[in-house]
Amino acid sequence: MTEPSARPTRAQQRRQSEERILTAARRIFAELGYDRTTIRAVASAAGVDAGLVMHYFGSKDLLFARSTEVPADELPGGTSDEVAEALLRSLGRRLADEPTASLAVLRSTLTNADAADRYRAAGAPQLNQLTEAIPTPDADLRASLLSAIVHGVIAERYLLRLTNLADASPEQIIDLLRPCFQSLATPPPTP
Amino acid sequence: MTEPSARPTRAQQRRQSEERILTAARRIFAELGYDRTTIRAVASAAGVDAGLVMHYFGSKDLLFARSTEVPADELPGGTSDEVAEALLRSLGRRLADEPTASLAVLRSTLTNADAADRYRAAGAPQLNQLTEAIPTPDADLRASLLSAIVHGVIAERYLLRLTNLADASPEQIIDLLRPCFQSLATPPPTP
DNA sequence: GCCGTCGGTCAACGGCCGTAGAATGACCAC
DNA sequence: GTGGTCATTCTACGGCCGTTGACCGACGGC
Repeated sequence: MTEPSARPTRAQQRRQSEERILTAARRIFAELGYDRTTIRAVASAAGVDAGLVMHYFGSKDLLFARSTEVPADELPGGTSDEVAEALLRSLGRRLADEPTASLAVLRSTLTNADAADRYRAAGAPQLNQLTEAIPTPDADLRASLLSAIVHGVIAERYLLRLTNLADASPEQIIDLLRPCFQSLATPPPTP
Repeated sequence: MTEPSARPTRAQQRRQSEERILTAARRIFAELGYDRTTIRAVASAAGVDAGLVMHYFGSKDLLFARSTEVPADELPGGTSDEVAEALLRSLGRRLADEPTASLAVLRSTLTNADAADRYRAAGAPQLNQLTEAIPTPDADLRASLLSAIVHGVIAERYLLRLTNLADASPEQIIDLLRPCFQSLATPPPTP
């Protein structure tokens, strides 16, 4: 009698609603940024009442925090060349999918101080890994520049929508960027 | 008798007030972005009433547009190497001064569609110049990537405030970026 | 010297937003 | 079956914001 799709249990229903709200929130935060996004709009997009969003997530800030939790993209260690290549692949991946979640973070990071803090914290491990793989005294600066390039390309493609960048294929982009990344990741040839 | 600083004429006073408002607006837009900036805050920072801001600029949008008018940084033509070097110098300059105006644009570009349009339009000539100097079929994409890197570095330094990047000297940054820029600006060596 | 012009202020309105809290009604443990 | 739990909604409040229009008072052309 208990058909699998018969009627969801209460817990299931709650999880379902939370998920719908989070999905809607991610989309709208990504489109509009933190400030222009309203709880009412998120609730309406999720087909629920604004009060429910408050009930589940406590506040707009907390909803935003939950919406923009990003599982850090693991970067395997290795030589500087390998890490550069891994970073390129990671960029390629982020250019290939529709980066809704990533966009919400990026867009809001630039207007919301808390978001910036969380983003910095979330990116720190990856940045450290990068730093450790680069065998120069200025490794930390080099790693930061690599990170800046990655973010710059993503921002320019999806936020500014520079047409050349928005239309190019991920492969083309990472191929052009490869020498760039290598020059930053590997020490200058000292003959 | 007409001491130069005796009493400003009416036109002078108006220009002075407009300038104070614009200066305050640029600073606050840069700090807070478009949405979080209120006309009242700008007016208060400029020592005038909010109504006056409306009176002079018509609306918040128009005030923003006037605040973020940026004289395009002229990029001299030349060989791809020369243009790459010129772009590096331009970046160095933007890293050296406190880039209030530039920041207001950048920060707001990422949340305000109109600002993005204007920014794209304002950057187009520079981008074209860059494209024409690069002697490859994919020159436009290369130029866009260069632009993305410039913006990425500025954003990461001033918006995200990645400490490594925020503390580094402009010279150090552009030295590290030089091979990067060259690899994008010049065609791959085809032996 | 008079009066229109104009820089500047003030108070107010309508709207939207985040948030709180009461109300409702279906589910589930006992 | 009964009572409580819980998902969900409804209504409302207080605040801030962009914008308006009336108002004031000093300047400057005539």
